[in-house]
Amino acid sequence: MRISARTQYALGAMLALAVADRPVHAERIAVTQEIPRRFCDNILLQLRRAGLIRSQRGPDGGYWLARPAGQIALADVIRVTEGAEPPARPFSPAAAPLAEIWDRLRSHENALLSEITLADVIAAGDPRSPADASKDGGFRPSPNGLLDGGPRSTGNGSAAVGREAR
Amino acid sequence: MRISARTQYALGAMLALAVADRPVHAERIAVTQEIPRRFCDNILLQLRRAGLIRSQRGPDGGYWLARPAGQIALADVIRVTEGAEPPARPFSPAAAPLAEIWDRLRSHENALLSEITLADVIAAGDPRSPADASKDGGFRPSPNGLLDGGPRSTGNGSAAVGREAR
DNA sequence: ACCATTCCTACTATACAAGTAGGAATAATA
DNA sequence: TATTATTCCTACTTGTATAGTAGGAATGGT
Repeated sequence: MRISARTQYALGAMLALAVADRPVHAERIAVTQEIPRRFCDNILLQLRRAGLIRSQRGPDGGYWLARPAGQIALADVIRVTEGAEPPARPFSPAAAPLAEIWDRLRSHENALLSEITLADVIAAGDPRSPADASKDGGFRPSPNGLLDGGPRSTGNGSAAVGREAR
Repeated sequence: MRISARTQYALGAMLALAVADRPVHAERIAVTQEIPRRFCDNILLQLRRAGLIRSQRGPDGGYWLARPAGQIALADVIRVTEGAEPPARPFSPAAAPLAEIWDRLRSHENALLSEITLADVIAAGDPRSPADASKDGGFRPSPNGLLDGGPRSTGNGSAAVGREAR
């Protein structure tokens, strides 16, 4: 499970947008998430091109989520920043059964990251409210019980300002 | 789940040793596993230093497993070739809950790779015998059923020639 | 003595990750 | 319309890890 700095930053930025109730400047994201300023620009641009966030230029511009936080899975973000993985090198006959093992690991990882949404992560970090996270299949912090199955939570992530932009 | 060429090669080499019933030359391993010759040397050396295999120099020398194939988990091999992972970069407050998710992914991955032994992989690839793999918690190929729990298989991996070497 | 093999250190080449630079486009405001 | 704050875009630099190579020393069988 490789997590690049870029991906870590992108997730932080998305979470920052998810908790805000109005457009946020790149500057602010960079500071609060401790992302190098220009690199932050760079990442936000990539996220916008992928359709995960929207933006507005000029003074009073900023970024916001394209969809409610409850409808954006961690996997959605990670896929963008990590890009497509290079084709696996061919297996020798003796090592062929390993292919299936790698597949299973990838599947599990993918299933988990596709279940957990930005809203789930925020709920897990919020001192109040995490009690009812079990109801919607959300992610609960320490007292174990991750991914007990259940449908993806669909709550609006608090960041849905009515505003039209590209 | 990153798998470097080095790790893939190392696993192939270990499997090649696991199916052999006597010492195998680096040359032979390189050919059958399609590993660049000198690189193969390099990797075998690392595996020996880690105590996973033993060796003998000179004509009629070669390499063999230090322990039965049923007592060498994939994780044992991977740990050697991948080395220790670099310390994770600090999390911003908003992204803190992610730490636990990464932990769980790593744990699951580790648990799985620690359960599956070289002998299990060989059994999975072998046309005959994979039927009874379920008894010893082993890894079964396609007809699903991975990691049903159960203790690590302990069968001798067919490669235990009595021979003393460093 | 000869030869095949393992053993060891160090080196190179390439790719990718992380981050930077310079400025163009856009939009609010005065 | 000028100013200014912001996003937008391409391209560059730099560091680090991966993949693989080179040259030869040590060992052991015949």
